[in-house]
Amino acid sequence: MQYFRLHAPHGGIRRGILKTPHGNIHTPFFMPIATRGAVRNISPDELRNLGAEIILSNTYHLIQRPGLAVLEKHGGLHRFMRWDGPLLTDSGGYQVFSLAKRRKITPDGVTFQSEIDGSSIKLTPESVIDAQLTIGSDIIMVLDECPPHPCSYEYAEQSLATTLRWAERSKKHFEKRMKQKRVSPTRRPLLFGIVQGGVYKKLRDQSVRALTALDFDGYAIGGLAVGEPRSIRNKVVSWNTALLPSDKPRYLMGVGKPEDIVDAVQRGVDMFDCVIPTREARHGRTYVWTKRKITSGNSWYSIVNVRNEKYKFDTKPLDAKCPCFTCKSYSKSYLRHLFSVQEVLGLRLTSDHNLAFYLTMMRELQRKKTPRSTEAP
RNA sequence: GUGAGCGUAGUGUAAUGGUUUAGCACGAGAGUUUGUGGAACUCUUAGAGCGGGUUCAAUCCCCGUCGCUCACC
Repeated sequence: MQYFRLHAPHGGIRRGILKTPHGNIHTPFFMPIATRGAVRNISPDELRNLGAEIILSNTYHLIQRPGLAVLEKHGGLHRFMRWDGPLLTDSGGYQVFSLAKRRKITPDGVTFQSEIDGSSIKLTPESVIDAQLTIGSDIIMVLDECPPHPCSYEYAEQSLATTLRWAERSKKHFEKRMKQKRVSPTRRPLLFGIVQGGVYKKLRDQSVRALTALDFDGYAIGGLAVGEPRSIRNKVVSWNTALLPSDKPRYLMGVGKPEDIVDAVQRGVDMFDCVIPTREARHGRTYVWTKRKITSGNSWYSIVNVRNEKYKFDTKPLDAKCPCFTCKSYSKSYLRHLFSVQEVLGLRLTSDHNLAFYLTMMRELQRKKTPRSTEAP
């Protein structure tokens, strides 16, 4: 079964279709984040209207609440949250990095102390595969360790060794489960490996080679967007995409700002997720087009902070040309008011707009010629 | 009307006859946010009701005035 069909790419952009049990997705694409089974402030209906083709959720969070038993009772997260499109779940590997204060990494897996009730939770490569199968994920991520930046060569090397052992166990366990459950090719979720190796070319290359030997359905580029400079990130992405098989999707985890995504798309990345559009929306920061087309760097858009006093009497929408619900109906003055009185409608309206911006950007990238990058590959 | 008390940033408060640049909290204004952070943090802003007196020196002590609160009538 071929899951990914790559059209003739033009420029550096890989236009293609990724097939999943819950539908097809056009690349390059962006996944709104629904960590705990909901995109914050946005309903699945609204997501569909915005044109989102896939969303991302998180195994680590779902295991704790509502718990796998509840999800099993509902027949999976799709039916629980009423989203019937493709769904990718992160394994919890990133929480090893982001919640580093309360974790313990052993060769077998990772033990966390729950921030909810203090109980300890153990994740192993096998357990997170099983959890994601219970969740009903369309794209399953392996457990990985995401080292911080900066990190020494020695640490990155050791961390990578752990991640690669886990990847092998993940693949083996996944195949075993598919065989046991006799999953048909059209119902079979995709399994993605995650490239690590810090900012060291030797380790990154080694990581790609080891993962491709295991033959995953797609490959994520992990360990980036953790505070490294943009130039280093672009360099690492280029190393990885140069070596990854072209007939499999590539996913740059956690990236990023609009210009970061453009940079990565030009370097042959197909998939993205990031908290920026929804998180910043909750703090009043909205993204608006200033040019008709995507050009270099960040010169083609600007950020409008609706909390700013200068919008107090501004009766115009965020972006008169934006097709989103918010821009069709509401002024910046009203949005500012909603934020100043802390009405939750404000969070919803700016989240809706920012997702519209990101999804429009991806559609532009899908059909436009390669925008000029500000930086050489 | 009589008596008592109180007047310090937008709001609520603290200390003090002089090394105190009148402190704190909230608010307001601006910023940071990359496999979630409705959070957190950084920076900025803004104050002695008014008039007079005592004193080397008054936000502080005294008098008047204005305003507010409470009690009594």
